[in-house]
Amino acid sequence: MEATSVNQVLDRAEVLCQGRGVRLTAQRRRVLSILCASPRPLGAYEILDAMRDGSRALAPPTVYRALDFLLEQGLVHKLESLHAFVGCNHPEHPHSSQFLICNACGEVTEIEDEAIARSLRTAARETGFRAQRRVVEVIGTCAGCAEKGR
Amino acid sequence: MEATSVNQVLDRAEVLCQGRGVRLTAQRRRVLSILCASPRPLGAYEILDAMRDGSRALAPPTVYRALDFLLEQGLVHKLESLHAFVGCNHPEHPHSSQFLICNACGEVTEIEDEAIARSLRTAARETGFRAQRRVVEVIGTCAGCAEKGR
DNA sequence: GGGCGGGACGTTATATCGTATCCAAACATA
DNA sequence: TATGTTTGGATACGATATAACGTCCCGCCC
Repeated sequence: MEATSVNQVLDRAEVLCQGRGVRLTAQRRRVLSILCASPRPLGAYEILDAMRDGSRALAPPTVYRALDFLLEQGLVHKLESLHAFVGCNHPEHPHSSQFLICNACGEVTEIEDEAIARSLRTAARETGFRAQRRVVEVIGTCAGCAEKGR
Repeated sequence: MEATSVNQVLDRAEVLCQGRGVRLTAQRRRVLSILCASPRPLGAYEILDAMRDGSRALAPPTVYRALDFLLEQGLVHKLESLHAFVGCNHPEHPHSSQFLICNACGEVTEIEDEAIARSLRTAARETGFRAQRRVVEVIGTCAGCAEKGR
């Protein structure tokens, strides 16, 4: 993501948090900005590395706490199959999206497909299951990489 | 799963592997049987504990290798959101199923919902994505636990 | 049977991911 | 300023997963 775009995301996140009465502190903002600036998902320790500031190294709990907050606020998503995190494209409304993960180039596309969401709701309802969280990750090859025969 | 049923699964797995020209060795059989006998998903280290035999403790790679094989053969599934594994209900045909995971009682239900599968295929096709693996896990409360107000 | 090759397994060590705990600093509120 | 709450720093540890290397065993061919 380009710098301008990252700033837009941060500004929107700021507005969202103010509206919700929660604090987007410097650390949280920093983690969000690192994630949004990355073209690929990042592991917690990669974020940690990116946050190190001169010689001073932060400890894992710092990053995990910030991530917990950002996850709760829907500002980032966790990719369970990668043990990694991505910034969210559209944190405005609560949503449960799906991810297409290319294992050739590493790119991850977040989609919000109503047909998938609907079929998940239907399947859950049929068994009386009350869904709280949905993990939908499709691992494979993106169009670009498939074309290049990767 | 009851003993008879576990044996049935093992026997079917044996037949499947023979048909495919791969070997369901003693270790692999052991891991599969532990998983099938468990009412809940098990972590790799839980399997490891279950495999210890008198004083002799096995090392993690032993279990992970067996799990890799069983995953490849579609005899077990990995639940990414739990870092745990379950035996497969119907390994006969290649399939990609979905999981309903109750975080109250720990029970996991494997379903094979054609509507979900279809909507995933459609979404992937629209973006030219070639799917290799699908992770679909719904975390929430099962009917029984919801009823009891958990 | 003897030799060969490849797959499976044992073992050690280590990488990677995540959390419990305790205390200090920053902040909001009055 | 006093006070309670939220946030963050630091240490230690637990949980999950893999790299690397050597050995054994099995099937195959001669």
